[in-house]
Amino acid sequence: MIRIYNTLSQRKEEFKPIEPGKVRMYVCGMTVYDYCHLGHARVLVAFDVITRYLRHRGYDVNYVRNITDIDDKILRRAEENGEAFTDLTDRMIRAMHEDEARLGVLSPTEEPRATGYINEIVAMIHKLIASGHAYAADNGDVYFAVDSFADYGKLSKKKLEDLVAGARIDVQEAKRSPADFALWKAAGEGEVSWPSPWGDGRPGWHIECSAMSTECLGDTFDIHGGGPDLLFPHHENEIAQSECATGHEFARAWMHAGAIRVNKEKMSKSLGNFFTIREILETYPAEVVRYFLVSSHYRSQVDYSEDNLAEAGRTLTKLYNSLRGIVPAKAADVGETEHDRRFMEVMDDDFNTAGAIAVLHAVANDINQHRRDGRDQEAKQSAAVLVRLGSILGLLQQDPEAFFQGDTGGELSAEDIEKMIQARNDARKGRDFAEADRLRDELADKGIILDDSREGTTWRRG
RNA sequence: GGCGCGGUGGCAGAGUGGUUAUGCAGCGGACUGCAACUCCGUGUACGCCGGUUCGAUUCCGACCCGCGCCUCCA
Repeated sequence: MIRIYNTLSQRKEEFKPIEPGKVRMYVCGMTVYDYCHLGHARVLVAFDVITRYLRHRGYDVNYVRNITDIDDKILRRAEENGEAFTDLTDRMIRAMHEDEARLGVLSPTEEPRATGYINEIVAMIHKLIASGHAYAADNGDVYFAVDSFADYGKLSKKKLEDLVAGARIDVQEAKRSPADFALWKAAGEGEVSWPSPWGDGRPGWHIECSAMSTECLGDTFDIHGGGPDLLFPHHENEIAQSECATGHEFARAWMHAGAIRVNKEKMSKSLGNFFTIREILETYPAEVVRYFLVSSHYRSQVDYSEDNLAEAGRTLTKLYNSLRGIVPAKAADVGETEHDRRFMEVMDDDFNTAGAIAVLHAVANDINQHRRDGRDQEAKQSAAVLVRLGSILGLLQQDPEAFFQGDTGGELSAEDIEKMIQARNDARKGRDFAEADRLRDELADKGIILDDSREGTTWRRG
């Protein structure tokens, strides 16, 4: 039985899909006006693991993750760049797909784009106006009337009077209540727009997710996820729009990833301390970044720092060391082990990847013990288990040598290194250990670590 | 101010009403020409104060501290 923490109820609940055996999940994706940053990576990886695990548990998962390809930030950035907004969004979508692929994130089942759903958005707004939940204002905008929805605030636990009393929301003459939010924004002179019954304009941010999720997954679906800062107002507003438009419960379970901090400080656009995925991947191997993300629970806050990434690298190295030089048995030939069961037990509990990683280490320890004792068959079988469980977390799928030798550059080519290793081994044979150690030190200075074993010498970038 | 989350050993990070998380780092031993890798062994951990209990890090209450949302941000 899988249990999932639901933001709505603030507790873990037994997961029972609406349709047996099938999971319908919607996750708020990127607004494509810039490169993806580490916070995006967190959400991407978290829901990738969730999807992989649900599939491992036999569910047919329909994972929909949208792309917001029209919005104020996009228009502003395109304007600054002096390019068509579609050129900007096309480029950023390509970059996003590259980043995802490098992090080992599987593509979602569907990736709807806001601009592809204008008709559905307009239809939903129309419904909301007709049922008295929205109104067209004098300025050409259409707003959602927040006080028309009695449950407003049920996700974020906020009270409408507190929100209205707060001075931070945008008070606009055209709105009936300061907490009302735009469903449709009237276009200014020369701005990108689509026709609508309320004049030319573009969709508001929240409505697109309501329209796309309903269109792709139906009025009610199983899981809705996203980043921590979307909880309010974005997700709260989605609930209001969708439940008013369809008359049905929107999403059963709401899942939110934890925030990323950088050196103990919140990572945010306004603080300017955010790292893009591609920047980080210049310094750290992608799988190390993924391991770092997966090694703590998806809801916890994590701190990005050099020390933490370096530790992730050392730990992942340990796991790959256990697989080094082994050809794992065929997975199909290795039945479910105690480790598989333990892995599922912890993952069933709200996707406890930190606990799951402990299982990976237990398996690696088995492999190492088997190798020490010369039990090759057992070692190969355990290796198959490790690779199998790793795949559910999106880890340990590389050839170990590829992981160790990396593609993060270095001044020495693999050929140069092999030559020096050969020279060192010749020296060792001649018992010229001073020369052998000199060569090893020379390599070490260039970040190359040698490992001698009965089978020969291997190397890795440290 | 309103609402929410959290404080675990040197660090990272799970979890549990009574018995080992795990990893990194450290220390001791084995292996090694020496290392690296690996194995074995090793640490008075659960913010503070009360309460419930035979027993609480784990449940309840107060307190202290940190963090997040309420404003573009995943």
